[in-house]
Amino acid sequence: MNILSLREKKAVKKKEEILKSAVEIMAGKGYHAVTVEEVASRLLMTKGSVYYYFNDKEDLLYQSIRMLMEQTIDKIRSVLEEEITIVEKLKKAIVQHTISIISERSGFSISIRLEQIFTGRYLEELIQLREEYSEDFDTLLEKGMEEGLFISTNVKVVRNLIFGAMNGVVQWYSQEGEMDKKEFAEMIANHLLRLILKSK
Amino acid sequence: MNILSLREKKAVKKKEEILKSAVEIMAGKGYHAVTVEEVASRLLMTKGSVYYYFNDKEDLLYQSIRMLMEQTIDKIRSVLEEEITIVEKLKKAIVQHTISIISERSGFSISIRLEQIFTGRYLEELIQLREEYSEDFDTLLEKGMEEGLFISTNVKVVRNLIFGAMNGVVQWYSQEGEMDKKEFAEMIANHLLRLILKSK
Amino acid sequence: MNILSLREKKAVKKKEEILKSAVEIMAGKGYHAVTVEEVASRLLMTKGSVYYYFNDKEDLLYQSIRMLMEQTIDKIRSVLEEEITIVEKLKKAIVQHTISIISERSGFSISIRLEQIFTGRYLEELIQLREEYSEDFDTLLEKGMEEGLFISTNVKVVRNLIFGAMNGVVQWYSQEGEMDKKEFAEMIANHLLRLILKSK
Amino acid sequence: MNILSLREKKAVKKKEEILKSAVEIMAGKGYHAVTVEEVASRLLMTKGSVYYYFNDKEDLLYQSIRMLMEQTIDKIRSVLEEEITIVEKLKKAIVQHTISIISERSGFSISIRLEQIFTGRYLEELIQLREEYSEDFDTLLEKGMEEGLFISTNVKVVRNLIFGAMNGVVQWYSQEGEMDKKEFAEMIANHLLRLILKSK
DNA sequence: AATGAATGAGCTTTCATTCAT
DNA sequence: CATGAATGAAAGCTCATTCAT
Repeated sequence: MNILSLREKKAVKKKEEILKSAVEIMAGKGYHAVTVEEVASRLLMTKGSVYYYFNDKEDLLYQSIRMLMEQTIDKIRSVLEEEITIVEKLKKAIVQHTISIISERSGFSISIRLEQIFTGRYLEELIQLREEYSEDFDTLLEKGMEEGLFISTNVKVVRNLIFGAMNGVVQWYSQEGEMDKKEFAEMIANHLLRLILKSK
Repeated sequence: MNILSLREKKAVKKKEEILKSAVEIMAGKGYHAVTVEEVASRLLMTKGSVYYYFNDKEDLLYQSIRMLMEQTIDKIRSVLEEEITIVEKLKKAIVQHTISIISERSGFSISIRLEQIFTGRYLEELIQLREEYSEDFDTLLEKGMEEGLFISTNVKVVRNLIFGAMNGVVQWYSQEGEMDKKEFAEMIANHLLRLILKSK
Repeated sequence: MNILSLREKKAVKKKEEILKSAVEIMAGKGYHAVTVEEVASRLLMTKGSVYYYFNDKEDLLYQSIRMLMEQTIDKIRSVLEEEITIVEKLKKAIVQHTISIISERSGFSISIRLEQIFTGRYLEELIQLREEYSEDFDTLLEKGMEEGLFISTNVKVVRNLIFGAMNGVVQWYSQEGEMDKKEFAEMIANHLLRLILKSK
Repeated sequence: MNILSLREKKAVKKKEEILKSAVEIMAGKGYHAVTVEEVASRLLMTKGSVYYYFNDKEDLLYQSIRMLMEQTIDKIRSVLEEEITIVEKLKKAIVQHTISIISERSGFSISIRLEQIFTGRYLEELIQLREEYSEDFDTLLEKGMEEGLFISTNVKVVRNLIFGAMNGVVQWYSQEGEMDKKEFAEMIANHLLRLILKSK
């Protein structure tokens, strides 16, 4: 498996570079500021080359977002598999997500208004991915409720509130004097756990 | 003061209509989908006319956002002046903000990445306004802490988490089966209060 | 009826100028050589202006072809209404069509592979128009057969052969030493009538 | 002569495949729809390879058209060499040409506006070829006139009318319910002979 | 021989902005 | 005041062509 010729490896690498270039611009100036021209010129390429690797701009943005989402999902999944308590899992998940948001700014990919950017199959697949991610969280919340650790309530509402609060972080983190990311994320997690933890 | 000739009154009214038209489009299709052409055509005007009332597109958007922000600020301020407990004030503020978001969708104006859209003086003034709004909330939170009703913590962090959670609502409210707005907003408020209320 | 303001008249005129510009290029270099840029620059306009009058390039070409087709149809219809014999009508129709082809080169609009250029509604309407034109000819041929003037045969086949021969003229007329157009067209008609006239 | 090494033979074969691929696309979607990319991909090649065999796109198209023209000329020449009457030769030539058009669609190569596509030497040579083909027809017509079988008239005019009618067939044949090609072509020939045959 | 990769010119289209009337 | 008209800058995309390997 994964037998790629040198050429293919190079091509994969190039694609990734392009995706990263696009992500950087998105993170800095927003999706609508992304032009194929700029994505290319950051890599000292020309527009034409980008079109060699991607069908069109929507495809490029789609794959960018997809990459970010998958990275975040992977991290959260590995947290879920650790042998720790539900509460710790939830906390770690929030910390992880928050770190993703403030470091790679991938958080926006979860909170984005996908419908305003994508169409057709692209849209469907990203929505699907977002839902998978949500379900991972929901499962965790449900378990906590069953075990009597969390308050009994509407899972989706709580999950969405937590998501909203986390994703919002991207907008104000930098103002907070660049506190250590890990530390910052843990503080956030501690706060957000109050939304769901049963108070003694 | 406030003595406007008939002509001036008409002009003011026209401006407001244009602003509303712009806001509608923003709410529906998002920020970047706003074109001067569409703003005008919704009012059976032509593009040229819009430029009679506004210097340029940035000006138009600036004033739109400003109007939304001011409306929301006004509502929150009148809540703050009511003769009710701090906790009730906070709850009412959250309810009010949430309703604004899901009905007029003005919430986006608070959560928007202003820096990605505005420049120069426009940007400064909107940031200023956003801060005023934040301070109103902060004052409330501080009072609650002083009175021992709220947990003692970093006010800005909690305020930003609450803002994030509230603003995120715009993205998932409609899926919730169109529950009554007031009722929905109160549910949200009850959840979010847990972030700050001391548990007995 | 037909009450147009001065402005509207000007606009109509402008549209016509643009259509003519497009037709000229088509006639000279073929459809695919038509660029919006060139259509505009021939009128000392900019591309942008053309898009003020037409939705897109397909719309521009559609209206160009349509205009040509309608002009040709009109001429043939007035021939059909004249009080002359069937044979004379057919001859005049052929003459007229031939003259159209070699002078305004509108002939190509009939013979063009519409499917290779147009799509959707545009395509449908032009095909419809082409069929109307064909029917006018067919009716004439049928009458002639009924009256025993023409040989009895498949109308569509004969009509299509005549069309093909006439439309082909555009490709070789200029080589013929610029004979007088009318005279030339009559010669063509005399030849083509042999296809259908009963020989004594 | 004609001593080609295995390598050379392979190269010739490859070239022919590429030419056929180009012709197929032309026949199906028209001239301007031919892209080097598609020509190559139909043969599971890459664009680069095509450029190994042809100088540039014009060269590729030139050789494609040339091949079609030569094939058609060959067929007509063998008809001319048969030991049959002039009238039968003309009829057979028309049948043959018509069949070529509707089966291989090579007809377009004769009727195409070469000047809109080719330049320089390419253009000259194709025009030359087209003229050779025309002369074969013209010789036949002249002989028929000399023998008193055909009406006395301008040979070129008649030849061009016949060409136009035949070439036009490509546009409407398919609508005719897919009549047998041979039968169809003979019907066409019988009609077109009326253009030139002396009526008794 | 063949190909993957890159390029650049050219085209269509959108849209904020201006301005004479 | 309002509008029709025009403009030009930017963006997306296609494709013939080149070239190192």
